[in-house]
Amino acid sequence: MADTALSNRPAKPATPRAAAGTGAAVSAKSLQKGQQTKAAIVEAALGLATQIGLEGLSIGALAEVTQMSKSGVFAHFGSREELQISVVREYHSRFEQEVFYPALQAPRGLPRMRVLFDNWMKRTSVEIDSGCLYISGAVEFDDRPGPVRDAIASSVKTWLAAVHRAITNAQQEGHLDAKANPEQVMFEIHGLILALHYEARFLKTPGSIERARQGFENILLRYKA
Amino acid sequence: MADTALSNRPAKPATPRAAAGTGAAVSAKSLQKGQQTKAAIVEAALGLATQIGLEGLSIGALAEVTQMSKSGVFAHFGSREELQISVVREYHSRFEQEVFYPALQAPRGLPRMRVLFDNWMKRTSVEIDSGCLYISGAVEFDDRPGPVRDAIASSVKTWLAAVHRAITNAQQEGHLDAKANPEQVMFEIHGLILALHYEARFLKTPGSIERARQGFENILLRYKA
DNA sequence: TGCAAAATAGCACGATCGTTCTTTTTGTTG
DNA sequence: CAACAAAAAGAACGATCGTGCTATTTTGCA
Repeated sequence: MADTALSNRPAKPATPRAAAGTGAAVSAKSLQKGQQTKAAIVEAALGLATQIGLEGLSIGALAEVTQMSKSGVFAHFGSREELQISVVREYHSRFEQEVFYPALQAPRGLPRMRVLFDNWMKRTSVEIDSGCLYISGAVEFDDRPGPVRDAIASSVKTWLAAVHRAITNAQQEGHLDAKANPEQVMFEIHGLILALHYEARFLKTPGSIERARQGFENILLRYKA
Repeated sequence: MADTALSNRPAKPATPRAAAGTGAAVSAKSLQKGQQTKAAIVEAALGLATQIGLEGLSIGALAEVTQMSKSGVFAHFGSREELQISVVREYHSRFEQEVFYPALQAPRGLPRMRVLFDNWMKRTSVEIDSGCLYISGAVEFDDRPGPVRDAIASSVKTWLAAVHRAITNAQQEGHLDAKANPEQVMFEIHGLILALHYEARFLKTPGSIERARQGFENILLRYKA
């Protein structure tokens, strides 16, 4: 996987109508009405799902929020499962935009790794209020096979692979001990994020953010070249 | 809180019939029929709840598993919420028995801290298959106030307080750096457990257990006196 | 052994769920 | 403007949920 590619989402096929006929590419702005409202539904669904979970997401509640009829909402997805997958994809896309891409501006190696963790933490801080789909989704689908589980797992793995690359890059640049096990480093970093989420969101322990930051510094100290 | 007391559960009032009349203490073995089946129901409910979550736990499914009628099950609790709380209490009690009490045999300080973590990890390893109520419960109830959330949070806090005591004890015994922040140590240890659960149960990453163990050793190394 | 009480079953209720089918409204294009 | 397709609404379905009521069975004790 290229260093700059986090996304694992296949390119969406062009809308049927745009693909046929004119041959002119559809302007990004002139979305069909349907696509527009579908996007609005997914946006609302994402808001609901992060708060009450993908399982708690119901079409009835979603219809109420979007001021539409149940069947109007339903028609855009064909099944609840497809709706859930759309939500996961949207979450993945935002995570990418917010956490991953900005970090590419930083120089390879330790600096980029720092920015990556910093963005991750910032996002997690926001999610202390809103909830994190990668965490709630993992719990809800950890022994429920199917396409929704696959979508979540694939997104998370893609992201963790990006973190892994950042670590090995830091080793190659001589910023981190080359003998360190990248999986071990990643595991410990992941733990900090999970502990931050758990203690801040559920237990409401004050100072959790500072503790995660300190934990990250401790890890760097230990694995410094 | 005494060093040897983990439980925060108030003593259960004696059964009405036993309390009245005879004055003779009820033998622990001769439970009323009702208490007996209630215990069996809670046991089955615990099994269901750890797998599909406290929210997914339904009285209908529980009745099917226990070969009882819905109303027969229901009557023992009076509400679904009360059933959920009973499950949380049962989980707390088992956690206590399995993780906390055995560790008291080890000498105060670092040795006891090691056993504590080791037992915790062993339990988490088992829960890679069965699920952990403290983790799934946190996700399900993180922004849903009420008695169920309170029961979970109180149990978790009690346990984390026990870990905290073990850390400060290790400092007092001169096994750990007295200048270390116990909350910071606990946070990092908690993260290891959460990462173990996430990566092993959801992502099925091999070697997670060894990584958690290694992470613990790294923490000890850093904070050693 | 009989009797009160406890335990369990049976049944029905309103609500909500995802989904299907049909109809109406809206938007686009020739 | 007319014709057609897309989008949205409406209504109904079977299923499951928690819970309340009323029988019936089982239990424990005098």
